[in-house]
Amino acid sequence: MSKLSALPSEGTDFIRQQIRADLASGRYGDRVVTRFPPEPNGYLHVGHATAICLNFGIAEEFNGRCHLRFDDTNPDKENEEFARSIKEDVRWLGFDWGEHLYYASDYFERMYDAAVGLIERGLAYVDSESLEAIRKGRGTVTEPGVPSPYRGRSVAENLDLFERMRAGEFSDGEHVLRGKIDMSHTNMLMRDPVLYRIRHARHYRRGDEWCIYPLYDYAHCLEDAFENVTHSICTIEFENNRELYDWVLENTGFQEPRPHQYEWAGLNLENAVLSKRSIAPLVVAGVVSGWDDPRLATISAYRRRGVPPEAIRMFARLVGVSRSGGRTEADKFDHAIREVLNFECPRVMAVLDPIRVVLTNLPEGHEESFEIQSFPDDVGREGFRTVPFGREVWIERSDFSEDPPRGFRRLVLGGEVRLRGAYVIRCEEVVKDDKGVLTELRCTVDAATRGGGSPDGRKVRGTIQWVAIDSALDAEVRLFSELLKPLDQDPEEDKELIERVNPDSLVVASEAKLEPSIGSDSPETRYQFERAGYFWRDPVDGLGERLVFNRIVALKSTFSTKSDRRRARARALEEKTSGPSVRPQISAARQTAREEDPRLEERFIRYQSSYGLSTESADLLTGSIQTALFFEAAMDANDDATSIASWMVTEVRGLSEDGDLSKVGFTGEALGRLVELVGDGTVSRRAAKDVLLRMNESGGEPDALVREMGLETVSDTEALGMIIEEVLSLHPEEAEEYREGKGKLIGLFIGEVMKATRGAADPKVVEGLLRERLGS
RNA sequence: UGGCCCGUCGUCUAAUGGCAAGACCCCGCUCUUUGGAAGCGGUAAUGGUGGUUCGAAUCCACCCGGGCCAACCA
Repeated sequence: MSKLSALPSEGTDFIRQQIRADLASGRYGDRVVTRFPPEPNGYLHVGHATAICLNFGIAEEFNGRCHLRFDDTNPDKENEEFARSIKEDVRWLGFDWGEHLYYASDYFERMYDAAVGLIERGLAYVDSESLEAIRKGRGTVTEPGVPSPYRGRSVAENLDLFERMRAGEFSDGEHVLRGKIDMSHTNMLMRDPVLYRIRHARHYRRGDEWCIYPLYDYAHCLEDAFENVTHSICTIEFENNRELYDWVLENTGFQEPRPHQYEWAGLNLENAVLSKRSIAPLVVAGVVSGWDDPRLATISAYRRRGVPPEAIRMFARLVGVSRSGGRTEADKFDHAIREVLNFECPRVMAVLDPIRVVLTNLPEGHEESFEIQSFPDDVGREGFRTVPFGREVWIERSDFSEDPPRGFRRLVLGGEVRLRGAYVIRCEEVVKDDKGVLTELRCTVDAATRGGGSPDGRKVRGTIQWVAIDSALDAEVRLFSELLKPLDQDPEEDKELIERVNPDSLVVASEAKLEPSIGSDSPETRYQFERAGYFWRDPVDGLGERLVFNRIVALKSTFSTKSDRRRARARALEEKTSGPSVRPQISAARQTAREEDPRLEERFIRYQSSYGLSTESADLLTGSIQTALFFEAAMDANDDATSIASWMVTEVRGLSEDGDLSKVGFTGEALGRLVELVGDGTVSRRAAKDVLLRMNESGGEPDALVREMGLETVSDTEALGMIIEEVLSLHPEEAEEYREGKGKLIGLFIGEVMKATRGAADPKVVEGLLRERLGS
């Protein structure tokens, strides 16, 4: 299990970094509260599983808690059975919500009250337009919406209507409650979102108590707030919803510290069929046996197939967390399963597609048995089982070849192979029926090799599994592989899922033979069938008298699948996109701003002609009047226009979120002075950036700050020389590599010296001294 | 087409202005009574162009590519 320690150290992803920062700043005290909020309208799948691992995993790591909350706000789709199976799945994955099981439907009263509050503050209104009219009024992504004619209703009227909506006076669709925000907002979700709709439907938990139901954007954030959630983690497609999330909380009285939403990309697993929409038709068509068909990517399918929950947790860790979406290869999941199972599973022998072997030099009725290790030495676990042997054994049909391909290491006519743990045998004769089909192999055992050894030291090229015929158990073994064939290259051909079904995704070996030792094991034992893969008994069809085994995952092979593995390389190699090289251009938005404001246009021209700024810099500084005025204020303190412009462009503009520099923590004059200090060598540019950040956070004058922070440039060769010696003595190997030509390492040394002086050293002087010292 | 987000080996992630790292996949070798496991080695990346800087994957700009948003779903 050395691989586990090689996993990326936990806690480096951006969400955990955020939590760490919040813990450090004391934003929520020491509280960390996450939640997993499924809607009980379907079964959980791998994507959910990774989300569960994230949320519950964070709670464990940070000593916080994770709530399981059913987001059951839509009576049309939800039911108790889904809620039950979700709880089962979360528990099976190994997580525990303790007492923190919640239902959104328990909050309906509080949500209603909060909506009344919104109406009272003029932030919500009852709209009586038709669904169609509301849709139309919302506009499009490029055109603003138009206000509803009911937008101006009085608070009293809204209150009355909303109350009557709840009382059931209206039928479905007659009215809705809408937030009053901004019908021309660039974020479509902010164009007066619908908060409540009328739905006369029976809710699986609340019955007929309610006939109005809140919508996601209104309900979800309140659920988080009611439960004092700190970090509300969802997937990237909810990113646009964050603005509304914040709006609702801020306007329903939830002040900081309140919940905040963070989005991650979620899992996209190659070839996984998981959405309810995709699975349903497959079930109807009989392509899969149900929601738990082992070829599916639902949690219940994995459970049935035999995938251990630890493997799913390990997979989640392997995949990691980021904001950039992608598609994870199925190989990675298989790897995680094997990693867990290799350690867990006792080895056993099974023959899936048997062919009879008669050992002609053993007497009729020969009986013998072997004690065989259940684990290979490298797994390091104890265990033996007794395996009977006899004159006739089954071996795998594919372990014999009359026409062996190159590199074939199994049995051939006239060749030897080792029966695992038993004897080395030699194939003397091949028996076929009248159709030419192989029916039997006649072989001889080498009595000197009992136990499988070769006392004479000869190399036996292969070892194969076997099962003695007299004591073999009959079984059905189900072999699963990708449910879907790879997507066609031609994107025009948008095939139905059902047309992509791989006819070989389920192969049934109905004549399989197993060694008898498994008869005494618990039916939930997972095994490695040697050389074949990992298996366990199918919990639905295989727990009775009849033995039915599922292959959980095949063993990795570096031989038989050689040609299959080409698919890895054959995968669509999308061309890396690289646009034509283009000179930086003037942005349309700033261009427009200048066209509308002559003060900006005038400056755009003047900055170039009088100050000699590049067109790009002049453009960036004249997008808004605040920016231009800030720049000019800096120029009052220091007339080095080019330097100030570059500081403005690369450092200062980013300091304010919305580009309004009046919100920055220092004045233009202060910037000008700081740039002057850099210009005259008082402070290095590197150190000046720290000063700038400090000024932004807590104000102050540049001169004083430079002194206070001890950042006056150090260019004294003697002082720097000592630091350099120290750095070099700490990095002797790197110094050697540098002398041998790895010139890049100069950056490391300079960086270390800069760090040692907190940025005060003059990097040019340092570089000169270093090169001199290292002889280059 | 407007807004927001995202571009690092084939794939998933690190590097938070200072040696582009790990895992999966793939290739080779060692070892092997599993063509498994393990071990050793290898191939392989910062979308492009400019700018700022002693130094840029990282900061700035533009371009290119991808995603999300116009349900009374979540």
